[in-house]
Amino acid sequence: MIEIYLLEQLEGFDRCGTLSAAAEELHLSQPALTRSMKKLEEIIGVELFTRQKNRLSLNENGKLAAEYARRILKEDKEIVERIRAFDRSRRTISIGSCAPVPLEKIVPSITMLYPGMTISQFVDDDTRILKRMEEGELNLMILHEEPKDDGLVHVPCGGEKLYIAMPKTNPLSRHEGLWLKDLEGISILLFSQIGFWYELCRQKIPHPRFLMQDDFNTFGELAYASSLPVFTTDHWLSMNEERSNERIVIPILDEDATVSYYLACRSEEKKRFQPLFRRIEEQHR
Amino acid sequence: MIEIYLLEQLEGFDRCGTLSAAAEELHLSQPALTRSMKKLEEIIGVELFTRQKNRLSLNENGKLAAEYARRILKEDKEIVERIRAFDRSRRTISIGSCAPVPLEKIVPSITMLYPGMTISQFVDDDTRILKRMEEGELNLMILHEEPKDDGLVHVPCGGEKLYIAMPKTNPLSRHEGLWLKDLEGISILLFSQIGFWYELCRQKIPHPRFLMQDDFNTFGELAYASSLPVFTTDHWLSMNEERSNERIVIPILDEDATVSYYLACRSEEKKRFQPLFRRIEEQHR
DNA sequence: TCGGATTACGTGCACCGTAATGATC
DNA sequence: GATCATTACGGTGCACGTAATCCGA
Repeated sequence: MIEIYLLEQLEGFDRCGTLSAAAEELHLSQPALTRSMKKLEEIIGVELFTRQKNRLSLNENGKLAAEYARRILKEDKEIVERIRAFDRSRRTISIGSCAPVPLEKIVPSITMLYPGMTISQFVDDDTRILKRMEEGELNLMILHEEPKDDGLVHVPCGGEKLYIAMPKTNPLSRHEGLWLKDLEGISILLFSQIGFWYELCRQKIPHPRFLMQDDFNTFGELAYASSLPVFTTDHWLSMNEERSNERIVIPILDEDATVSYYLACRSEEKKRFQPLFRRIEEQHR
Repeated sequence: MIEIYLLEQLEGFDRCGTLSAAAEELHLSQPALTRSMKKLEEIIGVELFTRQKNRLSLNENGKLAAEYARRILKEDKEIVERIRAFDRSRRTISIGSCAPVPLEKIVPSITMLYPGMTISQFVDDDTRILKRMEEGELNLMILHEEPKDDGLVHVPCGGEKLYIAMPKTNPLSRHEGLWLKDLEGISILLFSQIGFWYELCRQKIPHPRFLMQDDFNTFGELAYASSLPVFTTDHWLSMNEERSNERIVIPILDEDATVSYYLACRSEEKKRFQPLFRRIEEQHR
C-alpha cells in the first residue's frame, strides 16, 4: 500500500517541478524527497521519473501517478470533512417553519425532549421549506397546509388567525370585520419576519403600501408610538392585551387569514420524533 | 491527513467486529489497534465508536468512516495496478490483422524499428479489430479495406491473391480460373487461422464443406498427404513451390479474392509510427 | 476463567535532517 | 559559484510489541 504522505510528496513535486522547490513547499529536506520518490518507484515497481544528472522529471507513468495521487488526496481530505459534517447533522435538529409563531410553541418541546441537540430554526415560505426537506437538509418543518407527500408524516399543531389593529381615528375601525381587499391603499406597518403572512397580504390587498421593519423591538416601539394600522394575530393579542387600548382590533374575514399549522417529518424519522409528535398532539387536544 | 494504514485498520476492525479478531487478521497486537482507533478519532475530531467496558463498536460516524475507508483503500490499490498496466501498455505494441500474411511481413519491421518493445499480435475480423482500435487497445492494425475514419492514418502494405490447389484427378482442375461459386459442394481443406478469407469463402461458396484444421503443421501434412483441394495464396505459393506438383494451382476469379492490405494507426500515434510507415512504403514501391 | 479492551513501558525502525559529493548551467 | 539531485550518516518520533490491568460473560 502507498501511504498518503508519499502521494502528498509526489503531488508536491509535480506541482513545483523540482525537488528543491517541492522540499521548501512541503517543509521537508531535499534528501527526504529524493528518498520518497525512490520509494514510490519501488512500491509501484515502475519507473516514474526521467533522471538527468541534474534534473528530475516525471515521465508518462509519473504524470499518471500524480493525477491519481491528487484524486486520492482529495478524497482523503474529504473523508474528514464529510464525517464532521455528518456528525454535526446528527447533533442538530433542523426545523423550518412558514411562520414564526408555531416555532415558538414547538421549539421548547424539542429542547426538552432532545437534550443536548443543537436546534437550527428558520422561517421561509412553504415551497422552499418543502424543497429543503426533500433534499434531506431538514428534520422537521411547519407548514400551513396539510402535506400530501407519502414520504412524510405530520400532525396538526394549532393555528393562527389574522387581525388588524386599527387606530380609532381611522374610519375603517368602525367595522366589525374587514376583508384584505378593504385595506387598499392604506399604509400598514409590517414586521418583515412573518413568513407566509407577508405573501398573503401582498396578494390580497390591492396596491399594498407596507412599511417593513426588520427589527422586532423597533417594530414594537413603532407600533406603540405611531398611529399606523398594524397586522397582528390571536397569538400576539393573547400576549400583549394591555397595548391594544389605543387601537381597535378587527378580525380579517378572508378564509385564508385563518390557518392551521402542521408539523411534519420524513417517514424515516417517524420513530425518532414520535415523542415530540405525541406531545404536540396532547397540547392541542 | 489520515494515513492509509489507519484506514486499513479501521476497515479491518469493521470487517472483524472486535479489536482482537482484527488484530489477528492484520498481524498486529490489540494495543496497536486500540491506539490507532483513538488516533483516528483524534484526527477527525469526532467520536467513531461506542465504548462499553468490554466491547468496542462503530457508531454511525464510524460506519460512515469505514465506508469511505474502503473506497480510498480500493483506489490506493488501484493506483498501483493502473500504473503498472499503463507502463506495460507503453512497452508493448499491439497489432491486429485481418489475415496472417501481412503480419508476417510487418512484424519483423516493428521488431527492428522499436527494439525492446513487446509486440502483441493477433488475427481477427475487420470489425472487431476496428472496435478494439477505437477503444484504444490497439496501436496498429492491418485491414483489407482502406480505413475511412478521420482519426486514423494509413498506408498500403501489399496485397494477396487467392488460389485453389486442386488435385489433378478433380475435373475442375482443368479450368484456367475458377469462381468461388464453382466450388459448390466439394470438400476443401482449410487452415482455420486465415482471418477474413474464411468469411469470404463461406459466403461465396454455396453449401460449403470445409474441413477445418487448427494446427498449421498438421494442416501442412494433411495438404501434402491427402488429395483434397486446398486454398492457398500467392504468398504461400512463392514459399512452397516444390509441393504443388501433385496439384494444379488455379486462380480464383472473384473480384474480392484479390485484396490490398492497409496498415493503420490512430492519428495521435502518427509521429511515433512514422518510421514504420515510411519503411513499409519503401518496401511496396 | 476466559475473552476483550485499555494502559504502561520499552524498543526498533522508518523517516527525517545535516553534511558532503556529484553534476550541470 | 549557484542550483539541483543524490549519497552518507546520525538522530528521533512514532508505531509497534510485551506485559500488566480491568471488566464482563
